[in-house]
Amino acid sequence: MAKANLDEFAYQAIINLILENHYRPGDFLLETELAKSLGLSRTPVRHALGQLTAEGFLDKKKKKGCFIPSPTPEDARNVFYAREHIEGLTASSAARHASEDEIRQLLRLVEKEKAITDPATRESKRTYVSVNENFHLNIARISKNRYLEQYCRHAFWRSNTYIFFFDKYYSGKPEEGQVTGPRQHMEIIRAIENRNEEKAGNLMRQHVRTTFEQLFIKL
Amino acid sequence: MAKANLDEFAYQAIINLILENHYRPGDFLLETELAKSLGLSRTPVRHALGQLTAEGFLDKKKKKGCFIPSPTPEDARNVFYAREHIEGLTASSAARHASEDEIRQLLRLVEKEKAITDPATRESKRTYVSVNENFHLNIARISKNRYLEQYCRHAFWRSNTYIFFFDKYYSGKPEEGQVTGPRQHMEIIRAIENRNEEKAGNLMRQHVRTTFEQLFIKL
DNA sequence: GAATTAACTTATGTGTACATTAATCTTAAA
DNA sequence: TTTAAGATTAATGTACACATAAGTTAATTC
Repeated sequence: MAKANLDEFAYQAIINLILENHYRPGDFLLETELAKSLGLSRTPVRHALGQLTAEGFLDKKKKKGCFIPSPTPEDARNVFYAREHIEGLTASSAARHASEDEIRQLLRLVEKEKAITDPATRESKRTYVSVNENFHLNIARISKNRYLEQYCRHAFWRSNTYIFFFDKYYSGKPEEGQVTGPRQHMEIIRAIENRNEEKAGNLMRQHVRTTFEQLFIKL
Repeated sequence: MAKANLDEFAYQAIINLILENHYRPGDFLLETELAKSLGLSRTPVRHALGQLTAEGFLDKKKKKGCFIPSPTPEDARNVFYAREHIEGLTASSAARHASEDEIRQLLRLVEKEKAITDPATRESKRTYVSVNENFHLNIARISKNRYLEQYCRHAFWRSNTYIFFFDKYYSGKPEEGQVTGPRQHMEIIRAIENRNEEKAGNLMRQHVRTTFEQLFIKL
């Protein structure tokens, strides 16, 4: 990872640590420790932690530090509820604003997804996660509404911490999402292509709800 | 203003400066300058600016600083579109979760609003703005969904910069909002009281749209 | 031995000096 | 006069030292 801006570097590094499940809920992220392990001073680390807290990825106790918020079923329902409806809006807006080229980009993503043959390997998991992120955040971008995009990005990442937390990543079992995902993704793109705002919104809402339900069969 | 946490102090102070129209679009908020005028070092100011930028209230140019984003009609449409739909969701959720006590609180707010006799005075403007903020953010809180609340708070404040920007604050003319506001507010509370989620959502969406339209008759 | 208080430890909070770089101004050549 | 290279400036970027307070351990009292 490049170190052009130490602030950004620290931000990305910390986000990665979080998403890689390096911390447990309630763990404090110590400025000093992170600074040492990332090879920088406390200043940029502190800045990055501030950002992450402002964005709601971390909680904070005054004079004590930033810590990983504890996941609860209720909180999960709240994120996914918010995400479901906001992504519904981004999909509708995307149907209104998408250019030919942007639609082609989306299609290319789903092609990549379909190309996965053995869904159980670590590599294909990684591809799936990356494609999925790009799919959702691209649609948010295509909505051409920076506010919806911002909220969507936030809800997406936040909900992803749950996905990683409960994921059978290490169990080797393929996720349902990897089977239903590409089909639903494709349907959404078709609706966007047809400029069917309502359908795009509905399909997206349903898609997010599916993700949530597959995840929380376990609860 | 108390100075328990210099970070928070700086944050609030800067937000106030922005909302009081102290800057023009495109203006840079200089760390050094703010630090001097607020009587603190650059550190907390820098932190606060970072937060505000992370939250999307300010834009940033690397190695150049944070600046007030330029308001455009399109951007205004985007904020209000986002706000309309997100507040629709908070209102629905509020109808599902509001306690008796929380509803009483909302009613008290509208009472204050109705008690304004001469809407043209500066004092009553201030009251109106404060009550309005409390009304919307309280409903967001009552939704009991921290994500919706966060996004709602953001969209609300961001849209408020437009309200302040285009406001006839200094023209002395009373706003339409001060006439239609209390009535619409009351209708929303009634829907919440009756646990009518759909109606609460619809009324809120309509209310926000009204605000937008009254504001942008001028465009 | 339990409970309260005092000292200590460790992490964040804050200020400040210095480094770096984007933008501007100056100067010299065409 | 125009243009381009170089110097200047004024801001952010970064590191670090010291202040402060939360949490913990040790000591003292009953």
